[in-house]
Amino acid sequence: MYIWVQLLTMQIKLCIIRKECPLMIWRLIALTGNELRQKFLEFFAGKAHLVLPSASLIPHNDPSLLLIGAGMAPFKPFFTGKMKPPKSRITTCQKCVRTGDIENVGRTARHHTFFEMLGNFSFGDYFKKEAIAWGWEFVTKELNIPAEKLWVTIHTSDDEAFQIWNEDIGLAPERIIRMEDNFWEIGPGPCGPCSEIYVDLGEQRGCGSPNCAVGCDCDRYLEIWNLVFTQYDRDEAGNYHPLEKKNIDTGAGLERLASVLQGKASNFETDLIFPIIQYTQQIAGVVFGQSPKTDISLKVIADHARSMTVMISDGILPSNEGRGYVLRRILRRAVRHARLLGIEKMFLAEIVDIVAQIFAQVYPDISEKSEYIKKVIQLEEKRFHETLVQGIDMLNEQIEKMKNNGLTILDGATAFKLYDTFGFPWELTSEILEEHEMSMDKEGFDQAMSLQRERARAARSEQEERIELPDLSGLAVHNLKCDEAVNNANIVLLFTNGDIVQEIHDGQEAAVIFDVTPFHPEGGGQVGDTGIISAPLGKMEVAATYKLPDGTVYQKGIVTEGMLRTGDSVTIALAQQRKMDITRNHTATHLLHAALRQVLGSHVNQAGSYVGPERLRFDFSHFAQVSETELLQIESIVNEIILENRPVEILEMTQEAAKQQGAMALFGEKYGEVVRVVSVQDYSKELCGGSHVASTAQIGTFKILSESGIGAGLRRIEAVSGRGVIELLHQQSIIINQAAATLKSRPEELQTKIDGLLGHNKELEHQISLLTAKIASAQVKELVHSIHEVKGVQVIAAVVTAADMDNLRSIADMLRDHMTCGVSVLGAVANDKVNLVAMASKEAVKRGIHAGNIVKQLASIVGGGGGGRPDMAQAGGKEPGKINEAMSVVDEIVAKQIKE
RNA sequence: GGGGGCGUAGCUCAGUUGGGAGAGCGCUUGGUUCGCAUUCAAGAGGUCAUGGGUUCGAAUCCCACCGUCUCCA
Repeated sequence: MYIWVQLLTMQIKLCIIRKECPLMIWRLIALTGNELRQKFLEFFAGKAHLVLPSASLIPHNDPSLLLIGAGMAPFKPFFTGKMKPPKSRITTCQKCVRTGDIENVGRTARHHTFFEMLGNFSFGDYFKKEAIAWGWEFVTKELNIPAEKLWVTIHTSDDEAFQIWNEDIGLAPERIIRMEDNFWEIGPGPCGPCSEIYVDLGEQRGCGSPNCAVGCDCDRYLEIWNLVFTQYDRDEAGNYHPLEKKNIDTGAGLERLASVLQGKASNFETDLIFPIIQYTQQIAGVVFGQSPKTDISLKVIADHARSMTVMISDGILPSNEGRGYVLRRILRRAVRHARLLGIEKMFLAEIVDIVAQIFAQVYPDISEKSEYIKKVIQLEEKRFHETLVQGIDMLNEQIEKMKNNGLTILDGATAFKLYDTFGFPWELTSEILEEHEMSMDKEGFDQAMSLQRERARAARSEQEERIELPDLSGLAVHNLKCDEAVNNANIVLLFTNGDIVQEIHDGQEAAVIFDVTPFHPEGGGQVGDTGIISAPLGKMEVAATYKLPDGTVYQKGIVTEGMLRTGDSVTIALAQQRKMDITRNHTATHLLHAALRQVLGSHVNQAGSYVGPERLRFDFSHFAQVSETELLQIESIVNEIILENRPVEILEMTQEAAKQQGAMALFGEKYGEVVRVVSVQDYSKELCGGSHVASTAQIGTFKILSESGIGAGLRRIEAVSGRGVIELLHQQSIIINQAAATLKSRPEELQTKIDGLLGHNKELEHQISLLTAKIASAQVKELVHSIHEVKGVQVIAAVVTAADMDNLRSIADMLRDHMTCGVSVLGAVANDKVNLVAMASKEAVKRGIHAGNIVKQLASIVGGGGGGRPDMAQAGGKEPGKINEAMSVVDEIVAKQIKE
């Protein structure tokens, strides 16, 4: 209680100092952002909701989403009713990133690229009645916002919601506003009407218009609560089908609620964001609230600092595509606004500490990874600086050109190219042009931009599709088990092309779900198991094994014999050797991961992996090439651990316990209370659901195949273990032995032998070039005698011996040097083709000789074509037999060319 | 997912309708000069990213692919 009072007085003081709106009388407690979040989750936990931690910003198993942008996004499969959630009531505070309105960030009180969404969800459990009642209870009782300040909206058609608000809650009808656009849907999928709670912040915050009411664009009425009643499933054709199990999806923006409770004019001034602004204004030497222009920049930086920090902590790296690009754009915008504030030095990285502090309670991993996050930001800041320098150079070039041509407006296409192709911010283009008293054709620029958008949209609309999965809600998922030891099972379900079937036949591709399965599904980079299923009446070859979002494992394959039926009792033969290879590679991957951190540093984080039977691939964050020595070191550490035969232990424990033990959790780890921890004694500890050997010696041995870069700050190592290494050794020794045999030497002498051969080869080449030069000059000596004059121009036309064009050219060159005003035309036969060269001295060109025209005519005789400059030309032909005929007409052609 | 730019010597890059692969810096050797900075000459170094195609002939034109930068979604 004492704390509340203290907070309250602090709040009042702050208000007085900042000369803000006086504390509204109805606000009895000012909660911090952290307290508000906590209160919300506890409230719904009290209503039997399962509290889950925020999912990673990277969508799990959902390729249609770039980033999580709503509280319900991680639960999409549960909303269709096709998958069972861990509990039918869930509540979360979800990290969200949205960039659709990025241009508005900083200009309004509540646009953000990053925000936290409070939500309570019902999957076929409670519906409108409870959702509305609880929302109202939380807002009015827990937050103590007086009912008379609240307004509510519902969808035009939603009489049910009206009745609940009016009769159950007791809200006056004039406070319940029906709105056409209170309907929530995104493409095909679950959707439905929604109902929102608005708070009236008072007249002084309004626009002053007599028509000002809920829904007005001004700041007076603020939406703080959105209840979505997902009761329909929209199909691709646009038809709405009532859902058998109706759902509730609530969204309440944490920052908004905080701004109301803390009596702030905007979300930016709440304790969730304001510390960043305070820090930045200090660095920039400006004061918040002094000018709209610097305020915008301060807000943009504060917002973007939060998004980039959280995004990077969730494992996203700046790149030129996908979510990496979203991050890059946010980061670069922040840099630009820092410059607008006059901050020249690299400062964004330092801001991470402030953000980490704000989120220390909820997302402690940000503090843990702060060094890594800073490094990523620094690198990107530097990279951006380079594109800016490059862009400025190009723009200056353009300006120079425009000055020379007396132009003052940079055309839209060029401005757009500067932006589109070279990433130069168009605002900067404008500013620099202004310094030269020039401007930019913004209209043309916008036009080019919308064309670009159009293209992308058109390409996108063609590819959207829904995953073809049957309705599995009838399945008792929790009864299905994975047990690697079994070899008998019963078929629970068969499906093909998204339809559940009772039997599948020879030649058919289908999927099988067992009551218990030894097949390990694809996941965590590990490929799924394969094998053969023998049913009483047929056989099926399993080509792949996958896992549904709820954990159910299914096998996909093709029926090779007879038929399989639901209910069949089958025997299963796993592809054992393959599975063992995968298992070795997987444990080896963990050893590699630990060795990488040991040798390169703790900034190494897994960014993805592939574990197959024949090799393994490990992607990780690191900022430089891994050197040869480092690779050797890593490799020998891994092999050392293998030789020490350390036991590998797999334990299931709570997430808390795993964290306490310091297990490395991968990015985007799934929620859930119980996790699987794989540890190699005293060496490595990771959360992992994959297959592992019992002790390291089973891996046999480990060998790195390659190390390469796969993007900014990302490296990839490919390696083999166990039989893969043996196979590799085998292959290599074959190669080496063959090479040695070919060179008639022993393997250890190969290098000296090759060096000797190369040296010898070089010597020979040298001799050849000497000889050809000799032959050439000998031919030249001979040919000089055949120089004759045509109308005062010296002419040589001859067939010589020359292995290639170069050779032929140098002979012609030498001949030309023997003439003051002359032309040499040479032909040679090489590789069954004719080569022709013509060269003319400067004097001869003056007299009208054109080497190009000479060879053109000659080439047509030998069945080819050619051309060149007046002083030098070459040609080729396919009929060697006619080479002499061609030479015989040279004099004639030359004679025609000479001007009298 | 869709557009655009770039990929040539160790580095930075030039290479004009397809017709002799270049410059600067760096490197090696030799000379010159000096207190040092120098400077001159010679030389080494290239699968013109890769693979196809068109052509008598491709760094150059066309197609595919890889890498990289960038914009849109």
